[in-house]
Amino acid sequence: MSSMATVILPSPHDNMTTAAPTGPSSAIDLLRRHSLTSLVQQELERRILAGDILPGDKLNEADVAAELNVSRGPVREAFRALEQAGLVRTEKNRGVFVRQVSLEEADEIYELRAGLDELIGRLAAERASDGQVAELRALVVQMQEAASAKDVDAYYPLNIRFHDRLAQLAGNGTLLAAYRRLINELHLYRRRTLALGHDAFPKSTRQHADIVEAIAARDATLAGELLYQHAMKSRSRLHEALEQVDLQPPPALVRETSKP
Amino acid sequence: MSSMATVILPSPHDNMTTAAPTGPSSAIDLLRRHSLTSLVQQELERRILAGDILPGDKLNEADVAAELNVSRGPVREAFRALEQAGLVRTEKNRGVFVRQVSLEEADEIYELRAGLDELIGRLAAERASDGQVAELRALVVQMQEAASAKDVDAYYPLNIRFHDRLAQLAGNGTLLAAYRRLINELHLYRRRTLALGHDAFPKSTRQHADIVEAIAARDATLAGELLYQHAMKSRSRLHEALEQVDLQPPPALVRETSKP
DNA sequence: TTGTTGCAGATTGTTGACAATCTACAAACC
DNA sequence: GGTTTGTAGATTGTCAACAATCTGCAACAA
Repeated sequence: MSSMATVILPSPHDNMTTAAPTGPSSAIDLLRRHSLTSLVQQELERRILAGDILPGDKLNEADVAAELNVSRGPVREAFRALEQAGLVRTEKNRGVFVRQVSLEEADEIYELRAGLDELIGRLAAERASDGQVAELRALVVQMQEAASAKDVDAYYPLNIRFHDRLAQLAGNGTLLAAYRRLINELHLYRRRTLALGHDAFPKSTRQHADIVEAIAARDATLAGELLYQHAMKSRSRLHEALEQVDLQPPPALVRETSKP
Repeated sequence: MSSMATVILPSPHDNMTTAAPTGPSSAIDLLRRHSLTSLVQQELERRILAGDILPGDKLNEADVAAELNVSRGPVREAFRALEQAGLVRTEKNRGVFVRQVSLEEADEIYELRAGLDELIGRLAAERASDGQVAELRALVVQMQEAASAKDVDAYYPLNIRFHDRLAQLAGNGTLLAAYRRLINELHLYRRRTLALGHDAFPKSTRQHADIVEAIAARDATLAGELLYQHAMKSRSRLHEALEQVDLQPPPALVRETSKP
């Protein structure tokens, strides 16, 4: 867990001082809402999604506790929440491992995500304001610029932002939470493929623009259909990328993992 | 928490003896997979979904631990998992409460569920075998008999079974898990309305038969549309039921709850 | 009578200790 | 040389104790 040696979780007192700009009631609120458990959970989730901890990696509770300067209890509690959130997997008496999402599972996730994306498109077409549509258009322009410049590091965050914003504009918090959960889970799969190269860079961002225009036109059926197809295309591209690298074992995945 | 005084969680040793029918490897398997934490979680989840513990009820960790004959640690861990599963809500320093799903949240859940139901219908039409379609037909017949007999206690479990089976036949485990989570959450809302009477009994089960026939005909679009409409009708019926009782406070909900 | 303060008890959050289990390695045996 | 057994150390699961926080009630002041 050498990757855990470089980041230190702020203590609750640190949070109190840095949260002060908006007044004492915010600091009180923060302390009211955050236990060590929730802070540990947030930090571990951040690291997992950032790729600082990789799928298959073992999370040693004593090490985590020592590094974050808490006792093992809150770490264990955080593990249970992360497990229920689908980010880690517990093997009794052996430890907790960052969850590995298999190809079959990723298939399912993509399929479900496409279904959610369809609903998102339909609802966003009905509910997004004109200002919000303009916001989407601006994001598409940024993505086009990043794609033209072949700027991978800029493109992917923009893509994530675009889709998350869309999900927000559907105006259904439960849908947004479900969608985000799927995206998090896909990170556990995509991290493996991204480590293998940048084969999934899109040829064009025309689809994004078409989606936004369907929403602007309040055409719910078209918006939903376009988003569904868009999500299914993402899935196909990942399959193709995996087929190309299946013939050589990935050298980056030799860390300690649980048995398959 | 008087409702918790009547049921005792079997100890791990008890499970070992009752799990013996299929041989020692099942007992070993069970011990390998179950910690006190997971057993406590399962038991609490069972009680919540069964309505033995009601939305808004406070779960006292010392009481739970005493009744289930474990220490507070595993109970706390189970609470964290249940919280992440959306079944309880934690207020720091005040305790854990069974989650109450508001009308607004229920609206969202129903809307999302309708979207999932549509996807389920489409996938089931593509993937269900002829034998599985026959199984659905049999369930519909049973539901029709219960409806004719006005047998509420028989009808609702059949209805739940029918829809869960449909979700299974979609052939996507991630979709099934997401669907079940929504159903569990709706229990937190429906328990309140069911306590107010049986106003939501369906007038007819013709919709279920139509859905199954669309699946039998492999008409994915129709099956999806019928299931979507079916789910949206469920939502409308619950709204109507709530409007009828809004004028009188429910006498059953005077137990200790958290402040709103 | 109303509002404020103090305090006891209950409860939650965290910690450290102990027991149980697993893993890796060395020694013994075939 | 290959297999089995035993053991030490690491790690996980649970428990009990302590500290912190909250709640309800009584006493006091205005």
